[in-house]
Amino acid sequence: MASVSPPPGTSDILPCDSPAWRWVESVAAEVFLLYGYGEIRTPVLEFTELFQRGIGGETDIVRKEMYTFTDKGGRSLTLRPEGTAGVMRALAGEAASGNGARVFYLGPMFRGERPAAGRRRQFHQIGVEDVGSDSPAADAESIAMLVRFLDTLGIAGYRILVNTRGSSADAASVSEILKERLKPLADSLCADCQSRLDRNPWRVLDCKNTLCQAVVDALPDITESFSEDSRSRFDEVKRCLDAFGVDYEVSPRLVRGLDYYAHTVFEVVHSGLGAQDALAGGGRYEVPVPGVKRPVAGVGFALGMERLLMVLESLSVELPSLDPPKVYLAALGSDALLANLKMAEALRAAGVGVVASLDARSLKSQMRTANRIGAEFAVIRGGDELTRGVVACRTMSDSSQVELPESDLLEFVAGRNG
RNA sequence: GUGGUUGUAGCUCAGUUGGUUAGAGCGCCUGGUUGUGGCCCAGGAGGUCGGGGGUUCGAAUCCCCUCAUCCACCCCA
Repeated sequence: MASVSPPPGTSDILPCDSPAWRWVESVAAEVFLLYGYGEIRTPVLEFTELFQRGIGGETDIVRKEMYTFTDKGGRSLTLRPEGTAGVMRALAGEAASGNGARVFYLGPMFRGERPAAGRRRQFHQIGVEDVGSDSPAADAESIAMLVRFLDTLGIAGYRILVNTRGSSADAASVSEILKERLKPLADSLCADCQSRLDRNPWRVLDCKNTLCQAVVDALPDITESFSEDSRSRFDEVKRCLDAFGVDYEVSPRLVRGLDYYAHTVFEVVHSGLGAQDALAGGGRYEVPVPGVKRPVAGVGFALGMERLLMVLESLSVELPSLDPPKVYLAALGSDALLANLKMAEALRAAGVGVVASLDARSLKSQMRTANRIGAEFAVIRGGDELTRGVVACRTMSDSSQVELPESDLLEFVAGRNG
């Protein structure tokens, strides 16, 4: 049993599941194209330094969740734990050129966490990045696009949480202010938060511990400490969201766990998910890329495929399934089987899906197979048909059966509802 | 990393206070039709009871270890 299981936190996507994946991915590509986004594919493997610098050395992801190894050239490589850093590396040139870029990506990400509902070690994200525009409207448009995507999929019941972290310049000073305000109250904070206090005081804000929340709630509004520019920028983002018709909630507690965020941060949560209720998350960022002078700035979000599919399932949204082959070819005797192989190729060349029996078992078992795989037609050929150059074509749904020349079969099966 | 849950046939699961040869449903195969699916009937194949160790006359059942699973903490998608 254990030998047939993949490593912990990974799983197989089987043929019965992949049509739903393809559907979600194709809807994503269609919706994002409406906003001028093209697909980018970056390596799953990057230099470790990219993530250490990009995501931030004090984040949980970098501190304890990365799959890192040394390759034969002595380089430290890491399986990407998120998509933005790699995309920023790839787009650093575009950003520097001043032209900007709008891209989306999809693929596996890796984090060494303990698996739970909606959390895997290999999971899949769909993400988008708008690099090169620093307009507040870009932040809002990103959220609007996410909303359109979710709505197109038929997802209902989600909430959009929005907040600001202030400019990156604000971050340091506000961080100090938070420290000052929290230090005297450290005794009332949970153990995790006490250690976070020095390392990353922001994270205290979104601690789920009720004691910590009480402490945080009693604190003065932190946005008051932001610069005037940062505050008016956030006001502008909200005005744009209104213009886009996006229904959002401002959530002062939302800070997110990656260091590269500045200004707008947002999250989409859904109750159909369990303890991990974040369906998507993102915001405006400034990502330091090794070898590049200035951080690459942009706005974007990432969304969890597995969680998306969980929500779709919880909402009973109808998902596509694998299309069965149209025709099943049954053979009696080795000569008929050979003739079927040739006929199968002719039908496929004409675009008709065919499964041909590859060994001449009893007709009964071949018919059972035709039924099980959901073929629309079962075509039967035995020695008798073979000598007369005909086949018996059975329409499975109504059990009607006709005998017709082999040359007429394509027209017969293709003629019915194309 | 911490805590709990579960692990028996391909799948979903029964299995009594430890007691002969470990069961069911679904699926699969064969037959009931000289060459005809679904429904029905009969038969059949398929199991190191996750793995290792221990207790015992005897372990799927009790104990320890280990691996895996799911869930929660944590973190985030």
